Amino acid sequence: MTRKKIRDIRHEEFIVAALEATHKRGFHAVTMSEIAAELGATAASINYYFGSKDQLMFETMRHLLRILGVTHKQYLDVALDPKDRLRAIFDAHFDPRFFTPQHCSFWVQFWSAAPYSAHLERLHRINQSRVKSHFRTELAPLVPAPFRETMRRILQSYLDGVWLSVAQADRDIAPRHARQEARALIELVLSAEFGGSN
Amino acid sequence: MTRKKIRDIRHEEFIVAALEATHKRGFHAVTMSEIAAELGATAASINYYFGSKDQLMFETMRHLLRILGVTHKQYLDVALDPKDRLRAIFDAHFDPRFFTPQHCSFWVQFWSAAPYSAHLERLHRINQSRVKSHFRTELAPLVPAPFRETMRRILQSYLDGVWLSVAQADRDIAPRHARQEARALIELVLSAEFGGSN
DNA sequence: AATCATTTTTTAAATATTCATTTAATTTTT
DNA sequence: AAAAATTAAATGAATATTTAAAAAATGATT
Repeated sequence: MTRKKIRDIRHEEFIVAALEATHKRGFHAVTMSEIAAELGATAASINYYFGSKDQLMFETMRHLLRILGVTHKQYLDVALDPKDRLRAIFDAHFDPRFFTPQHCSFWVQFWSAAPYSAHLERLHRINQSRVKSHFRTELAPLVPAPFRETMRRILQSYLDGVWLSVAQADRDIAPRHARQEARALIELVLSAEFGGSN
Repeated sequence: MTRKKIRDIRHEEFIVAALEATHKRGFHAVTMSEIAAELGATAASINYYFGSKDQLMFETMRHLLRILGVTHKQYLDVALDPKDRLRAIFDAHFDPRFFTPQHCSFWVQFWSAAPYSAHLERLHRINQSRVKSHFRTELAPLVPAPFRETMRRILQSYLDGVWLSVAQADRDIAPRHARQEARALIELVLSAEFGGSN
């Protein structure tokens, strides 16, 4: 019975619209009017709710970060052991909701824009650290310390690289397939000669 | 004694200037004047030589693609066997000339811009195919067919992911270290249970 | 239910800024 | 003198943001 305030409704609507319009036209090229047009609204109303275009893009990105974090946590909660939790990181990133050209391309554009905006960069750093620390935690019991950072970087670079490739793919790629390949990589990493509980 | 024509000199200069200015300000944000200012020149001269800003950015990207291709070929020519040639792909991408925040960030911005420009997209596709086919060729004698594409995608995603991380790093990352880690991954991939000549 | 005042939401139009590009003239090179 | 290279200034288009007014929702009072 939570009667949503109109302010919250609009917030959500405009964020979805920003995602959609940005995917069509690109992070920088997209105009306020184009975003508003997705809803049959007008550019001025974006400023009414968000203050500026930059703010809207920032909030949109923050939204993506948040749902990624939540999703990750959900997968993590049902994972039983470290290896399972390692898989959970990939499963979250490759969740059908995120594993679309639309989301991934927004993400790539975020990567490309972040170094030039203090606000975006901060978001980016926060997320990056979050993922990094999860990887470290899960790898700790599985990979001896001397190899651990190398393995983490391999996994994390791979993770980003896959999103990159999805952003550039014309057709959709099956999340299931991506998850499967991620598992193959995890197996490889854990079966290296330094051994592991396998 | 090759007296270079002034046209070619300017071409090169402006491309270098575009790389530098773009790194400072971002692919879309950078202005003609800022690029020209790198050389103490004026925006109008860019149009005199390139016709438009888009053309300049296109030529700049084409330049990067070309030297990457040439470098790759050089490494390839001294490689002795398939595994060595696999390493050569990484060695080329991780050559000190490319493995800098400056180059990698231009690259990331290229990735992000390509889907919205027919010309850039074409460049991107060409390069992507080139790298893909090299990977396939070198993996063919090393990995059985059923696993080959998975392994190729793992390596190629990793390759892109590493560049991405360099683009976002504040400090320089040692090419030597990156190459070393790439070799570790190659070893992993080739030592998978399907076996290989090791 | 109906009215009216108040607040919230929305918009159309005005503003102002920022550039890429063009043009016409100037400087430099050949 | 002719051609090539360069520039300063003009042009014009795009677009984020502001402003002031209109429309819609809200809610208290009959």
